Amino acid sequence: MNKAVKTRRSTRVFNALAFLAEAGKGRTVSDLKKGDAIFSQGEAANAVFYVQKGKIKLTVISKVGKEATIALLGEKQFLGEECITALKMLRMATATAFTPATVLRIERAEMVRVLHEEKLFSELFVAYLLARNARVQEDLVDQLFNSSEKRLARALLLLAQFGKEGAPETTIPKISQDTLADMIGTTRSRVNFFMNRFRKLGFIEYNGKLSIHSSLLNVILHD
Amino acid sequence: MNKAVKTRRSTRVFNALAFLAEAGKGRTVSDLKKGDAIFSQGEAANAVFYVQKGKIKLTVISKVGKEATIALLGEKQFLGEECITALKMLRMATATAFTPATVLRIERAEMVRVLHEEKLFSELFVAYLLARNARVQEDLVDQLFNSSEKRLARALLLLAQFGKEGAPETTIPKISQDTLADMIGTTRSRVNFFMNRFRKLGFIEYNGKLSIHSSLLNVILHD
DNA sequence: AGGCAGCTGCTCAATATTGAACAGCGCATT
DNA sequence: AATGCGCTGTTCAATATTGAGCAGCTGCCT
Repeated sequence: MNKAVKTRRSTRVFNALAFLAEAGKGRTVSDLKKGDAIFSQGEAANAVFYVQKGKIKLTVISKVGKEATIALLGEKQFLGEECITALKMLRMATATAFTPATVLRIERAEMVRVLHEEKLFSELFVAYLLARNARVQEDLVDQLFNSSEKRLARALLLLAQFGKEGAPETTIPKISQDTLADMIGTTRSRVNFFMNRFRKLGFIEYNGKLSIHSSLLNVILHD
Repeated sequence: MNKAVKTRRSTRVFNALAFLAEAGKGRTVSDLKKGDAIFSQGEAANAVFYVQKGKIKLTVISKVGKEATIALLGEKQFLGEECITALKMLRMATATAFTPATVLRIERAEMVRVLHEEKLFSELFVAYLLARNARVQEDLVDQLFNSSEKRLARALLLLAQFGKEGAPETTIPKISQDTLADMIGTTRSRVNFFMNRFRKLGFIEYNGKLSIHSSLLNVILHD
């Protein structure tokens, strides 16, 4: 586990980024248009997906038919990881393209193999899981603490920075009040009410496109 | 990466369970009594913990001083994993012993090393993260969908089965209405109101100890 | 042009939730 | 015995939230 191996390894460095960028054994790339389904709640789960481009919406339907959006996943995020653990797993959520998108489908077996054999990949994945965990936990805390007004403000701010990397996108794709309501766990009534309030206060603009002022932060920060 | 290595491995199988059961290089065991702090929100994070025995409460304090309990962790669960990713990390929550407990403290460096070098451990950890992710996500969905009445019912049912492994504990440790309120994101007012309702309907019993009837499921299942 | 679908803006009564107050109880301390 | 502490049971007015309905706008399809 030293000289020899080390040398061999230098000739065959596993490239996690390449693995996630191209199709190959057990993995296929597909282009989706807005609204295309990736998988649906209740289906058997036998593949993991990785977002190469675009945004994917994760939703859950309740027993009474209410819909909740539990995450919006962007580039370099995984979805459907739940299938890795056990063999007979069902999707707990529905994934659809929220914008045109490109995703890599990784068959369960291949995912398990790579996770098992490629240290680098497994470390990348652990880091991803930790980050995702933190994010979901923040969402939970947000729900536990904040009023729907603050949750809406937070959701908008997160959307504005969704592309990350430096300067926030002050302008936001397109998102209906219904979807916003699903994301923060309230009704369109409420979303509509606060959107108008935020606009009147100059926190957001809102003709054809939606843009977010940093002053919207006040809603969250104040008391 | 074959014969030789394979042989050596059979003489030195890494035992993840032993690693998590004993103290050793970079890891120490400590006994806690109820209420003892493990770490506090805002502190620098440089160790991961593993629950050997007992229950640990994870709480978050909001800007306005409200407290939310985001998880109750039992045996074989990790806490404080957030510190693995980046070096300068702050605790996002406070961990205290909810019952007398025994925890293993694993220094950040040692955790990273083992994660890096021991395939078995890293796989165990990935499985744990996936499970934990699923659980937090369920909590989030619960918050997004359900009324506080249903959330309380769910929290009680989960507590009753907390010890898992077959038959549910129908009797529950001891938990104040205040804590319950913190767990489901509402006020003691509400918890008290529903606790009495559940009792009157015969879903729970409630003299000195608290016990949960399976009929409490109706609260969740019914529409 | 006409119709349809999806979206926003608005209203309102019915409910759910909060936050605060007060009394009583058990228990440990002094 | 007296005190304080943490908990429960209870009340209540002030707010927040829901759910439903209705009108108007836009773009899309035929």
